[in-house]
Amino acid sequence: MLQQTQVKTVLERYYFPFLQQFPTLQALAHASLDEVLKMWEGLGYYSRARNLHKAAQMCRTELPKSAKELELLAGIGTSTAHAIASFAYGEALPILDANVKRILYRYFALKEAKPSELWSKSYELLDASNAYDFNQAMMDLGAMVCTPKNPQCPLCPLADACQGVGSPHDYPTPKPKKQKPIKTPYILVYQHGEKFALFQNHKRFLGGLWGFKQSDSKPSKSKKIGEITHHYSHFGLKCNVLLSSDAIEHKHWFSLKEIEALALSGVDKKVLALLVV
DNA sequence: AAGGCGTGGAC
DNA sequence: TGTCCAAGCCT
Repeated sequence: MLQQTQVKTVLERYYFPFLQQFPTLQALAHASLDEVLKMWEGLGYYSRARNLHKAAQMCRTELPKSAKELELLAGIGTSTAHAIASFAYGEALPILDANVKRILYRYFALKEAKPSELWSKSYELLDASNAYDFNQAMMDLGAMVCTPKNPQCPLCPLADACQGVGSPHDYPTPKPKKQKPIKTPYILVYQHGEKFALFQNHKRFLGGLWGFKQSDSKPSKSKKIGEITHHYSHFGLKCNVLLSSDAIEHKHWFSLKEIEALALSGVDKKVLALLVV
């Protein structure tokens, strides 16, 4: 859950409800993907949920206890494997999250660096006699002192040895930001009496989540009921929402009450809000 | 090996 | 208001 997501968000809204619903690895493994995604709804990066579900099934009974084996599980890369191994099982391995990366870039005055170089520096700094505290301290330092904006160099315990002290914003060299494309499909809400047609995504994008139909072409008979704007990580959405009573051939129709049980993306949540008003 | 992959906090 | 960015991983 914490991959690319702030601790505050996870702790306040997702961690405890998820553990209550799936108290054990077995419970998670035996749950349906729909159930897992429902508990993940709104957290984003849903491949994490799909991978976590898969990882639970790969584990069978028990979580592996070495970083080497942990890394074989779906959705667990080097940093997460090292985090689990150092925090839970006492292995002397460094992590490489956004906080640590930022510290390394500044501490070693790196304009740019490949992941392998950052890992090398990370091992170089690691206090192997206490990896738990070291890793925790690095993340805390990055979160509280060596921050992206307004870093507090005068307060930093590493200031003496840091090669980037005083000019932290020089490291790394910022990458040119390319602007996100804006897509403008129509969102089509098919209504049949009290029921609505929803579709489950079968590709990687929002995979497994349910949502209303999107189409690049406008159906002849439909009524505009609103507009939706949304910003994903790699593109924007700006679309008209159309209500249609066309008798389409479709297997999955749901009442508003039944839709509550489905996992929907942020966009489809916004569409749903238009229907409830 | 860049780019895909969500959402909301913080400013 | 827009912009940056977060306990990264996968392809």
